[in-house]
Amino acid sequence: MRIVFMGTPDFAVPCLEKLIDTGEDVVGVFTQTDKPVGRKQILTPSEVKVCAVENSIPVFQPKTLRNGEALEILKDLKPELIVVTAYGKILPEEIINFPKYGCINIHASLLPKYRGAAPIQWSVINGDKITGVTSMYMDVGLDTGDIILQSQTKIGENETAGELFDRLKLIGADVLEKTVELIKNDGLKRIKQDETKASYVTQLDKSFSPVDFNKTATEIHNKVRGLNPWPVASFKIGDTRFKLWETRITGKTDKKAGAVVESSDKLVIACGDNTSIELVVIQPEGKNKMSASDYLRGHKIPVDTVLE
RNA sequence: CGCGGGGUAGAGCAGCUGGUAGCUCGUCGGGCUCAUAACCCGGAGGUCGUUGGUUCAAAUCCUUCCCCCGCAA
Repeated sequence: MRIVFMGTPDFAVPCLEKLIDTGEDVVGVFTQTDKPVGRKQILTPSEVKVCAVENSIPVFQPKTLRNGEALEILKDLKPELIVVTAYGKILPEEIINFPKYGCINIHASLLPKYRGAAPIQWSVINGDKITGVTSMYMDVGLDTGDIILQSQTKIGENETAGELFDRLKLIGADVLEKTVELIKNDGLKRIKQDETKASYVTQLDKSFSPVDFNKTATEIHNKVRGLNPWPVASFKIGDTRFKLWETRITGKTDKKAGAVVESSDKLVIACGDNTSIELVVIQPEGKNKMSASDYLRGHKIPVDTVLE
């Protein structure tokens, strides 16, 4: 089948590779424009672009899809199907309706739950036990189209958003493969989304980082996992800021929230509701990330010191 | 040239108003103990990121470059 693929980050790459590996005719790839990255602001192509170039697939990086230019490109490529995975742009109706078999999207949540930008992170932050991937037909709304297939997976107790990402992108690729198969064989059912169960999530940014030790250990642990590897939870000891990479829920304490319970070998902090949490991997400002016990080897933190 | 912190034993740090490198942990050996991840004694392990310079003498002052990281984007 002639397919145009639209995607940008790492998450979308397995889907593109799957299409290529299963012998589909990927006639073009749309991806976001190269972005400056890191301290040196080096102009970097998206992961999807890198993959497309390696496979000698034509790459298109229009700034907008709404000035007719993108449609002209598509008229030229004549795709029968457009596959969208984490592209980062909303497709206008004229493009959605262009291919014979329409546009399908791979979304990393069990729709209608978590429509929007950061479903994986939010499923972890909210402490969900189960999440999954959905394939659906696109319509003009934000992740509101008819569902084609879903695949579920359990979220580990200590799993980070990054780890879940890596698993879901492979599941996504499998869901995509099956979905394309169904489309080819004309064997799929469209399932309308239940609007009453719909929820939306926003993109994360660094303003989410600070940890509130008045929350319970579980809430904090979920947040730490959900913000790893980005934007990463944070806290302060005095004037020193730390990133908080990994935690473990420990037990109970009488100390007030934010107080150091133990700092000899492990670093345990009191949280809300008399719970406590162990800070396992931390990163002082200007330093590499390290285990809390390594940090304690060179820095004494008295018990009862209060973190914020 | 966006702002800033840093590169010292396997790890985390101190030393940085110049004079043959120290702490905690780990590691090795020995001891104590019913026993120990506890305690005691002892040992090994570092050309102090790189280049050049100042000096009788530099981890410590100045210089070149490399690398890591935080903020901002």
